[in-house]
Amino acid sequence: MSRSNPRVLSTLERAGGFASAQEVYRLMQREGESIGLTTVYRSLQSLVNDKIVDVLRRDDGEAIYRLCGETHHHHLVCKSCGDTVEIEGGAIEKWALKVAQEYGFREVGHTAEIFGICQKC
Amino acid sequence: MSRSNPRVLSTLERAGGFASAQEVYRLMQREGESIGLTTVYRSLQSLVNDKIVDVLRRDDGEAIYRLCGETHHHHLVCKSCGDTVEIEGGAIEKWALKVAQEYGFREVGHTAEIFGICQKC
DNA sequence: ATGGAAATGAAAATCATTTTCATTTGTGAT
DNA sequence: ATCACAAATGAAAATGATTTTCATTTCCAT
Repeated sequence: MSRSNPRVLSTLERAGGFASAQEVYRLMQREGESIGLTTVYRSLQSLVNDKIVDVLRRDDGEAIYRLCGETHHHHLVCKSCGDTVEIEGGAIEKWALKVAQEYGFREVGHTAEIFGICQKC
Repeated sequence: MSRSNPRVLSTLERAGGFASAQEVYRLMQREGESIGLTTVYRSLQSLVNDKIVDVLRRDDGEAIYRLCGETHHHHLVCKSCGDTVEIEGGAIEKWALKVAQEYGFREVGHTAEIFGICQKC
């Protein structure tokens, strides 16, 4: 497979830690970096696999990436401006585990997002 | 503009109230209905506008539609065989509302899925 | 230096979705 | 019934993100 190109990660950081693959690519071009779109996609995927980066979806379906910390957290996302708040998910962790065990599931994971419209919008 | 083709809505209902535009289209074809993909898309959009139908996104970015007003539930999905169990989500509903209110968000919604490997696999 | 593995990127392929536009259908007035 | 016109339809083309292919380049270990 392929490892992540470090310039992709650093660009994503500089972008405020929140950008689509296309945006990262355009950003790098504008800054004179020579890189192919394919490599940007591959690097982001690899970062996601390594859990260094998180993926979300915009309303139009475009994937957006951002750095994630080591702690497993959840997001509260504004549907209108895309603003994101990291939130505590302790309650969810427990709920997910409990439900999964009830049904005899192993290797349990979960996703949870809350979305709405923030005060500013 | 355009009004929704009633056969689209009835197909979405029959699909278990959860399907992508492409799936609705294929379903209708398989059942011998004569309709164009374009019309399926237009009808679903119009149903969304009229708040008769809800849109979500699959992980791959494909939009999925479901009747709204249905009880809001969550899924426990097997990563290996794809088997799905509907689960109670009362705890999550409350959590989502509470957190969103803390940050002053309005028009709050949420998604939550639990996944793992089921007993059979 | 040399061979092979990994990384790269240009171009083509995919796939969902949207747009265009010509045709058909439905409806109301005459 | 006929005419006129608005709404609905769908085939095909356009769009845009993402993935795949594949030939080339870069890296490393020997």
